[in-house]
Amino acid sequence: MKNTQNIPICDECAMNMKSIFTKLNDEELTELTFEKGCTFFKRNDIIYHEGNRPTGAYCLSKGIVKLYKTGIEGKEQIIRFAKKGDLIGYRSVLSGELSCTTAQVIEDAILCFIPGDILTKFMKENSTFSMEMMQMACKELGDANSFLTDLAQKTVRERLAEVIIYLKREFDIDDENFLRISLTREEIANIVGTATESVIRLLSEFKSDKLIELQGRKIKILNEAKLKKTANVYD
Amino acid sequence: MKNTQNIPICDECAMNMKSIFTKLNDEELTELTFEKGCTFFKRNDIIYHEGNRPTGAYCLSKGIVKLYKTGIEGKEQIIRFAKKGDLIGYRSVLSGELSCTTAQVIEDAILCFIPGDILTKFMKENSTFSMEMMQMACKELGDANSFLTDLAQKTVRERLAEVIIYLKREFDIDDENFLRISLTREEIANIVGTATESVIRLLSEFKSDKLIELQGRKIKILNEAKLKKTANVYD
DNA sequence: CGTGTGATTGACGCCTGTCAACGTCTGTGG
DNA sequence: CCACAGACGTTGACAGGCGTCAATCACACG
Repeated sequence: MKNTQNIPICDECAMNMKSIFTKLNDEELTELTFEKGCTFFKRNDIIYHEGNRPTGAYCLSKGIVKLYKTGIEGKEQIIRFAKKGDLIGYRSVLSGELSCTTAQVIEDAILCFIPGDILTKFMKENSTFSMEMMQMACKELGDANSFLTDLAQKTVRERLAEVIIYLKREFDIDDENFLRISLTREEIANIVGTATESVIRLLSEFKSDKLIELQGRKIKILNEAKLKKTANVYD
Repeated sequence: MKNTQNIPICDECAMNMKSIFTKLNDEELTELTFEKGCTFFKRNDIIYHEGNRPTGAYCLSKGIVKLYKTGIEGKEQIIRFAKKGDLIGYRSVLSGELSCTTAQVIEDAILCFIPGDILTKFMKENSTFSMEMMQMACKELGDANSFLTDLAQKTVRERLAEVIIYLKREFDIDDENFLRISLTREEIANIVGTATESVIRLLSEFKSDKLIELQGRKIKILNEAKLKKTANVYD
């Protein structure tokens, strides 16, 4: 971690319009700025481990983080991603349980650590903030329920197509239609809930079908409509 | 619904020691008692529908309810169950979204309806209550994440064994070791995320292996240790 | 240039979903 | 009281999706 010089004077957690901390008042923001600690993390760095007792949550001011559970024989199942403005690790802090996931950096990130007691304090003293936190948790719960149903009912092919669409929605595409997130085949498999080889085979099928184009880890979406069709999603 | 006479003077929502409403103060309890409405529901009655805008949540004072999402071609995926003391439907009320599940009665139930604005009001005015609600949501989220990982990584056989263990933990067994919940084969399949026929075949395999005993819909656990082993759970 | 990680491809087979037929039980109506 | 319908449970046949194993290739890094 030599890149210490890259750490910004991190007001972003609080100032970033997308973050939950916009619900705090000035006094609380000052306190947050005082209490929080910013750290730079490189790809593959682990932010916290499943099974450990958490001491606080983290707000992502830059980069991408994956949250995963470790299942049978160490195989990881990616639960969700976090990007700029997202809060991670709050679940275990608030429920008083051990961390149920591991958080690992996918794309170099800057994270602000927020001590658990500060978070709890804000929740107790600022009802607008606590309602917002509640909404965040409830939305996440809704997402988990949908994901769960897909895993139980859809084929690997459908889920892979759906994941590609999800990645576009979540991380957007660049001006060449390439997804703005770079994942290994194994990581994709760990979202979809399948074997790496299956992902590889299906991706090249999608390529043959002109749904996508591949350049190493970069995925370009060629035909989103058809992709949605093979994913069985209609919105 | 002729059993109207069975509806109790329902103070249980508030008084039941297991319910979240124990965190309310006397004044709030009085208000809750005034605002809530109790209703009796029979097996198969639908409490609320996925996709509808919810007007409030329900506290279960008796019976069993299943919450499920409807997936491809109408196949239902059971997300979780609710029993005495549990609160359902709060997610969508608080997140401001449409209901993400359908709630249907499995075992004759009495439910207290709590208008959404009362729930919100309590959350805003009583921080102990709101923290408790938050904890509930966070725990549910943790459960969903575990379930999700199992669906992605375990075989149908493992998941079925795990579901039986879960049902024991959640609903307990009677003095003859029979699960205190009665489900159709199809419902079990809709928890496990598989076909009804697969459940039937695997259940009779478990029976041959002396793990369980079957009497119609009743399931008796004979060897929990071995069941846990085939479920791949170690706690 | 060796080493290691990730990507790819092929072979193989089993788990599991689907379809179809049949048995069982319950409630209803003639 | 019997016949019937309908829901649920069971069993068998069958195919194919997908996981596993192994070999090979591509590429980056020290």
